[in-house]
Amino acid sequence: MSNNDQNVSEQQEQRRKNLEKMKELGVDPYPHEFEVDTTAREILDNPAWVQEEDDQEKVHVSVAGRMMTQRVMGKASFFNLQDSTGTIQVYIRRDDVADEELGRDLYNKVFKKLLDIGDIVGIKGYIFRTGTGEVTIYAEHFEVLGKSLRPIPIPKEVEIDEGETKVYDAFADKEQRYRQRYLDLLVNPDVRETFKQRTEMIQIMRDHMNEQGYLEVETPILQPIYGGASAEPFETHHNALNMKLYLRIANELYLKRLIVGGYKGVYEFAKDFRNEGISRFHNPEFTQVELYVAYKDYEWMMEFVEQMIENIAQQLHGSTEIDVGDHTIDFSTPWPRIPMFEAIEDETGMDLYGADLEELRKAADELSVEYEEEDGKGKLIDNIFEDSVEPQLIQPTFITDYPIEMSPLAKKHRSKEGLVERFEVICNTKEIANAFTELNDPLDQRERFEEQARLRAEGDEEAMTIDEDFLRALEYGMPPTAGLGIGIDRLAMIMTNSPSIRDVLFFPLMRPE
RNA sequence: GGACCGGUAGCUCAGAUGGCAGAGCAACGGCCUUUUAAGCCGUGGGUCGAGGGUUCGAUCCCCUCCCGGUUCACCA
Repeated sequence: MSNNDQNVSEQQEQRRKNLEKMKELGVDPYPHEFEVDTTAREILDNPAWVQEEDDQEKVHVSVAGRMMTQRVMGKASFFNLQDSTGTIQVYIRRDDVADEELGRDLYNKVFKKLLDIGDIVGIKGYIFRTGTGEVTIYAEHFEVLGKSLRPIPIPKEVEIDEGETKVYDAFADKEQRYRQRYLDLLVNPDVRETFKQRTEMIQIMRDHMNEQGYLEVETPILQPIYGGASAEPFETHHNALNMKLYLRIANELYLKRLIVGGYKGVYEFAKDFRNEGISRFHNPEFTQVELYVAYKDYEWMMEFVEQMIENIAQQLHGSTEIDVGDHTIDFSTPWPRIPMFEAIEDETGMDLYGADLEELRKAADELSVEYEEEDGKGKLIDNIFEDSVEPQLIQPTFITDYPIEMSPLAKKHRSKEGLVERFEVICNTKEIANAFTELNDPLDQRERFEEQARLRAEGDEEAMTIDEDFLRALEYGMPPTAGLGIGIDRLAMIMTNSPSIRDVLFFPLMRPE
């Protein structure tokens, strides 16, 4: 879009004219800086600053932000100034802001005529209280800091009862909110709060892991061999090396190499990419934190993760109980631990531990669980579990001890035949964490990879490929290790009571406009 | 990819067996020195998501397409 763009609305045209007129008056609509010394929040939080009596000393402040409403009453006006912390009312009078260059024109023309809602302004003045009791800045100096050329949506919040507010004309169209997140953030304060909480959540986790002495690391996003999960990758190409590369679907195999390298614990908040469907719970790029700790097992990891997440709830909401949708979720530890086959038996009455393929198909048929002809035992069990157990699990629950077929990177269970030492945390009917005692036996790992390769040859496009360098690393020796992955977006959805993953991603993937 | 719902002014939304397209806020011109969804008087603003079809006439009915939401399938 250029200045010559013919598709400007009447209101955009008006704003461009106002911009020109400002320049003609010698007002710079885009100055280089403004000295801010106070925020709206600070003013509202400091009642002592308010000049209540005429003989009281004035507290002078310098604030900047966007003008969101304007109430002009002839020679004086009120407007609301929104900064990063909130909204403060400003009272501005013609004769009190008149300056040497423009005199009364600063108010009569610049403020009253040429300033538009959404413009960014700077105010210097003192704090007083209006007749109706609202803490307000009495402007003694006013200047334009950034002209806005497009009308912004203007939700109006009205207080109905004590604390009860009603919002009129909210900027509500989800498509526009996702496409123009800057507007969404600007006019919907709860959106700013949601993303702030997401960041705080990540910070709490980072602190929690740093306190244990684990090292935050970075590993490749562009990978010649993708691995660590079962998923379709995005493909790309490196020109200079003339080489096919994949955007990572997980960073597991790299982090385990670092454990081989001798660190006691490593973690990474990693953007992963999966070339699969988009839904309320899936975005093609999403964030996981993965953590690997040497000399620990999955039992230890269960305690670690439940404490970390309880801690998040506590710090974010001051309580271990959080309202999510229609439910109240209680993160107080310890969380129940239910072996997968027990969970299935509890819900279906069927004991499928040790069942062969035929028996599993029969069970799936009885439960009306769909499956494909080529699905193996692992897939069948997974489907049965997802259909019968997951929808029942609202409170955070550890599901433990998964079939070996669905866990090619997990260590065999120390006592249960055919299972691995793995757990998932299910919360609000969704998986939010996945962990296992890591497979560190290089010969076993090679067999598992080869089994994956067989599945792949049979047409399973999500089966893993053999990573020879990873095997070589294991052959040098990896200590017993516990590994964990947490879906950051999914957890953020729960912690912020957001119904869609798009509500916790600033810029969810959208088709081009 | 399937099903269902939606797209009308800058924002939120009405609307009509198919007959000049509406409201509130926003904008524009006036009045107003403690207002607060400020108020009062006046004015302008629309390719009714896009393209075809039916019709004297389509924003409305039919078809195709685009974009979004929810949901199912796949996945985390």
